[in-house]
Amino acid sequence: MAYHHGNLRAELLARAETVLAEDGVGALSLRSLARDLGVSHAAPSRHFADRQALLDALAVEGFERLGAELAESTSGDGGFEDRLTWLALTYVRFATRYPALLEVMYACKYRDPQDKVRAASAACGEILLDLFDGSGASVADAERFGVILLAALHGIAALTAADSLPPGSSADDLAADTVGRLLRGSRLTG
Amino acid sequence: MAYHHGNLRAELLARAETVLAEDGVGALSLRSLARDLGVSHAAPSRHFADRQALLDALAVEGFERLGAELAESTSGDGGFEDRLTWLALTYVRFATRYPALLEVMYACKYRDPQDKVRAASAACGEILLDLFDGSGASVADAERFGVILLAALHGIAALTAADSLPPGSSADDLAADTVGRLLRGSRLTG
DNA sequence: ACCTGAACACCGTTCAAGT
DNA sequence: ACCTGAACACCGTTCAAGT
Repeated sequence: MAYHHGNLRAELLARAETVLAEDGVGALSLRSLARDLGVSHAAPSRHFADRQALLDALAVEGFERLGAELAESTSGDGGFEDRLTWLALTYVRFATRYPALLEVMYACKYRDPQDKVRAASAACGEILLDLFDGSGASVADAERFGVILLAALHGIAALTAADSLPPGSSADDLAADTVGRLLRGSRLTG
Repeated sequence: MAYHHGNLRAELLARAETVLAEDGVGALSLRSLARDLGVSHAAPSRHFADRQALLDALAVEGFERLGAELAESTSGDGGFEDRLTWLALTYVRFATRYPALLEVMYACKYRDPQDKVRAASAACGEILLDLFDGSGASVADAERFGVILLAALHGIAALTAADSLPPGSSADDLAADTVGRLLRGSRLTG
């Protein structure tokens, strides 16, 4: 059989994301992806050293997409709190839309700090910090607030993705509410 | 070879927790557990229908242990905020101590609401709600605050377990800080 | 009731060999 | 440079058979 692809890597990633969304991480295997693409089971190894490398690439893609959505959501005009709220909603909706992808993105344990996934994740954090420019808050206050808000949003996102929120609670409401309470409780621009 | 165990189930769980703590979820296999315990590879199936059933049992154990620690941490005297803070610290420290177990506990996607894992998880939530007795807050306010706080703590715990907090941030400080800000921002006992 | 042993279908990973 | 095919060691799961 002739060579099948010039862009096997991209096709593997695309197919992997579909499988991930439809059947979860557990259903992702290099062999089945190769089968789906009509390629030998060993072909993926040329593009991904191992299964983890594929998951890492998916995580990077995920952070890049999340970052793009966050950047867009905060690009409009509006007050500081409004922009924070938009960012929060965007984050939480991403988790609703791609729960399995979010899981892969944050299953990045014991990775060295130089990692690509970590860098992609940090870029998302930067977008939040940028919102504080001209807010009147000191850099230290902004960074502290940023970590706390990010952790809180991640909690809502993770519980949403795991379908572990009490019935009747909307992730959107929770996110906006959390932003409001943290803001009021932080005396940021005092 | 004679029968090896009368309590194979308990030994499997114990060994599984060790493996989980040392090498992560990925290293957990029914076959290797059986090997470690000197039992045939099919023996575990008598006690756990499949691999997921073992993970579920670990998750239930985890929630029970967490619940016991939370209950103990809030049993002392002290003001409302102090007790909330102790609960928060206990939660977050659990995540530091058993990161892989926490991951298993919250990897409970797409489970029916009757599930044992969900029940064990809900019991932990109850402990938080009990703290509001006599706090002056309405039940609705308490439940809302409880969900928000739990999500925020879970976020800190998850990022801690994934080692994804910015360097220099202590999970303890973050948890206590979050409790304070949420409390101040919530006008609970107004 | 509880465990064994063989069997089946699936993995990840490696590597010589093809084009 | 990129892919194939065979090979190896590992899985989960099932099931007849043993005690």
